[in-house]
Amino acid sequence: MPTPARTSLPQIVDVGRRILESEGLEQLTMVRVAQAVGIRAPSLYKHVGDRGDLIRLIGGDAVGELGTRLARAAGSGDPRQDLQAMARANRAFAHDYPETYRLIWSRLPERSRIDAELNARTSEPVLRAIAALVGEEQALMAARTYVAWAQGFVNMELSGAFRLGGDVDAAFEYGLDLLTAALAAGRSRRQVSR
Amino acid sequence: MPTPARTSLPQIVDVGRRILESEGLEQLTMVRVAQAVGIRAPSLYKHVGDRGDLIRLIGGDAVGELGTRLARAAGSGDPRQDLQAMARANRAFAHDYPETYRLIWSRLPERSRIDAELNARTSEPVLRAIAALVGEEQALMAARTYVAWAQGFVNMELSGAFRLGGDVDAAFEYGLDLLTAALAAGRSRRQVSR
DNA sequence: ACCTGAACACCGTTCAAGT
DNA sequence: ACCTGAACACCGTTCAAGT
Repeated sequence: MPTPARTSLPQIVDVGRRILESEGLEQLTMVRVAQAVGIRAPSLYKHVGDRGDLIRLIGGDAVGELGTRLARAAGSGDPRQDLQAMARANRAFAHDYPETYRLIWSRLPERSRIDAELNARTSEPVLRAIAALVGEEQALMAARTYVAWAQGFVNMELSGAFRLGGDVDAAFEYGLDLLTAALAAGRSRRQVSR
Repeated sequence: MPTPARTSLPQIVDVGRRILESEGLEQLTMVRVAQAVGIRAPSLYKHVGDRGDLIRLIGGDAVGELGTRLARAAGSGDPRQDLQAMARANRAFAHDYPETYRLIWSRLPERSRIDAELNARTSEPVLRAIAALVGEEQALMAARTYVAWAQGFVNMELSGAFRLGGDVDAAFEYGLDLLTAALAAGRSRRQVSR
């Protein structure tokens, strides 16, 4: 006689992500998640392959939310403004969910197969805005430059690497201005040379 | 009657770093390190506070080596050339020791974090080259922009985030050119406006 | 001084047995 | 179908006892 499920995969992922954020990745144990969800650890394996699988699912959930935020930020029509809005949205997401953000960027390879499509969808608005700014041929290299900076800045910030004082917000805006201006200038230069 | 030590802290750190690189952070267990060094796990605690302490020591060792490489790369006297050489040296270090590089930049529990003093010493050659390029007042913000990109690019590369094809080496050089040119141009603009 | 085995408190995971 | 307790193989860490 089948017993009704006391939980569900979405609930497990949701609760797991909450534990990750409030207690850290180390505390995201099978026992801890099971307890928070009202079952015993072995029962978790009816919903999830193993702990790595659960972590991957949480990462996918977060990437999806980040993608939604980025797409929503890119609403202006002006590629330069969109790029700045997306960089700020990315940083805001990292400030809202620091542990989750760190997970997204540190566990990418294990997740890649399953989330390849999701990841492509997430990076799509960035690529489109970049392409509008620098042209199709340079778009990929330019996007990698922009994303590397945006992710690297926030990663350093979360890692506590900015220890020499100074205004971190100002440094972010400084870098953002520098990059978007340089990318836009690269476009102009190329157009002039034609 | 005292028994002679069968190992030493430097050897433990060295062997530990080798295990980290060849087998990954998860496999860097006290049992594994003890075995590789010829003692039992409990004896490790005569040399090291705990596992977090060992990880911090390994990270410090790596940061020291990275700092040496960066300082050695900045030998030309031309700040722009020095900055490019340091970015390439940073990337080369990451390719030589990917696991160790990730450890350096991932936030760790407080006790595992790299010594602040050591970190400042490592970033000193970068700050000096940047200051020569953009002036003292902008140096810190400019350095944060440059380092965020350099670290972020390599981090994405190591995480397998560059999945849309294209030439990653070319993207690195593209970003490096864009950034150094933009930083140098910022200096010029400020000078002109005086 | 340093090293050891024994012991403890965990954790991920499997599995046969329950409903 | 899902849940459970028991069990196993680990791991970090402590500690009294060895040399």
